[in-house]
Amino acid sequence: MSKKFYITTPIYYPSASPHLGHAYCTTLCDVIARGKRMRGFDTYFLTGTDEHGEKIEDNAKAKGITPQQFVDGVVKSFSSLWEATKISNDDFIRTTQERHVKTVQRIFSKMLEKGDIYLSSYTGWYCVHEESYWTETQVGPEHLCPECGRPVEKKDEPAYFYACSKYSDWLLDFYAKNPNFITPESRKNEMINTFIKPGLLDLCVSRTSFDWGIPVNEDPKHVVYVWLDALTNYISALGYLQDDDSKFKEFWEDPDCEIVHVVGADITRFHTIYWPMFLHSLGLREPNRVFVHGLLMMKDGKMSKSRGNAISAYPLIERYGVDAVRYYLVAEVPFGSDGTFTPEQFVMRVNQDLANNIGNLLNRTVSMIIKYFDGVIPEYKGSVSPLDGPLHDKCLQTIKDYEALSDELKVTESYEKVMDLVRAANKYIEDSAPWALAKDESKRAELQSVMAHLAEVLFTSGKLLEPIFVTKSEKIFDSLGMSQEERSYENVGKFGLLNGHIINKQAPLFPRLDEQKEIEYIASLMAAPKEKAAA
RNA sequence: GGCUGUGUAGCUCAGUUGGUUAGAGCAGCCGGCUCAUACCCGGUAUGUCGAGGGUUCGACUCCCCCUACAGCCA
Repeated sequence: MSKKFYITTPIYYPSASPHLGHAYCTTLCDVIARGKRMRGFDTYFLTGTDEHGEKIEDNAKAKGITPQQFVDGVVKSFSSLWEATKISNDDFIRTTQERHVKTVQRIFSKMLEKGDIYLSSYTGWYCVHEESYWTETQVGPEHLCPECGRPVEKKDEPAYFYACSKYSDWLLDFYAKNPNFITPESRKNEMINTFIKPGLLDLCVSRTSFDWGIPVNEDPKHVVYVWLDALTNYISALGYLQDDDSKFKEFWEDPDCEIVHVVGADITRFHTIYWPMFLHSLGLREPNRVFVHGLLMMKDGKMSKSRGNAISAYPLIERYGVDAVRYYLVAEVPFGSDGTFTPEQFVMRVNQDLANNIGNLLNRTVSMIIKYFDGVIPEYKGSVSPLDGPLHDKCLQTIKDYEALSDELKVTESYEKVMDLVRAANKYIEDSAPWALAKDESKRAELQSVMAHLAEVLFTSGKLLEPIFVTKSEKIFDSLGMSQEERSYENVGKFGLLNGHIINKQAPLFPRLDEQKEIEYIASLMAAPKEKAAA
């Protein structure tokens, strides 16, 4: 029986079209999912959109269309971005889908019945102009709307609440028993110190002040308010409380399935406090891990449409290819911390890691095999020269490290290991100096061994990089003359696999970029939206 | 204001439980090679390890205080 793995992205709020920041998070998840799948894990990868709420209702009204029409439009821009970035999600959940609506309503009923949800009233500072509530701290001592600056008034409306307080001890105990539940750990301290220790407030889970939401069956003037709706996507997509819940049985109920939610810092609280509680209420298992990823920032701060500093993924993909963009996202920002997008770093990454390192290794190896052995990869005969053994060992060690780091979700580090191997191979060429061996007929066996080793390392590197290189890894395997069956992950590290293969010379894997020119080009992409915003 | 975290070479960062000359990548400089996408390889400089105090035979690593920055505060 193969091991199971379920990974989710946050469900995105389609109030505006997505940018490179959205692509960052989803791409990282995709790389993890593809990596697990490649290694034989029974993997399920979910992404989706969170389509309810007042803001969507307002945006639709402003455009003179229905909320459903509005989200249908924006969601298309998300799914086409996922197509362009080659996201391999197994499903796409939309909270407006019938399957999700039903599950949420049934969950609400269950919790109501159990007494975990109760009717009370929501009190807050209400701004009539913005039609929204603010908290005491948000309105400040002057009691002014933080959005429009108008005076707010204290108002209440009937609302259902989820009784968090009764589970806060359970939650602390859960954290203690599952020390890796929240990554990075500093986020856990934040949650404990700011919310749990001072006493958890019950969570408002319904509203009557707007309509664009899932109606509460028992009390239809209420719609389910944000988190009970949104978080549920992770199980509604699997069929929880639906006719066909086979996926749910497979990827949620099976205790051997590892479940990982990747989230942004802004929604940590909901995923690490309320979500485990909701599940506990329903008598369901909790996820293994909530991974809080960092942000891809711009020089002037957070990337966002409204700030006018967001950069689109499309022109980058079109000009540099999807592999380069994916590689940049994985390599540049260590998964879990923030990073800054700059044209200089983008071009540098592509040139150094892709063109000079792996691309050039392939190119020079292919050329030498053609030149010295008429394009046939020589037979692998173990360690012929003293330089061979260390490269062979490094290759095997890299596979081990790669797998271990991947399983810890140290994505950036795991691929850095592969790049280290590629660097080692380049050094190995330098040290063994095949051009010198070629001039000495008595060194023929050594020369053969060098080529055999390089070919094997190229296959292994290409394979390990395949979750990122959705098109280029195939090119590497093509160059090595490999059949489809030979490209399986099981062959990674199996020296001798490529004996006698016929090499195919191809165009450079990643063309080297003209630094100045490309930096200027990318900078022009970054400037464009700002001008638009100013106009 | 409260809580948490960070501050190490020009840049991005590693530094396990305190222990010999503080590391990597990139940029810089010098040199080598030619199979290769002017690539690749080797060598090399620079650091009061944010400031100050303390514990210790010995602290980047522990304690105190100060400072700058960041995150969170429903």
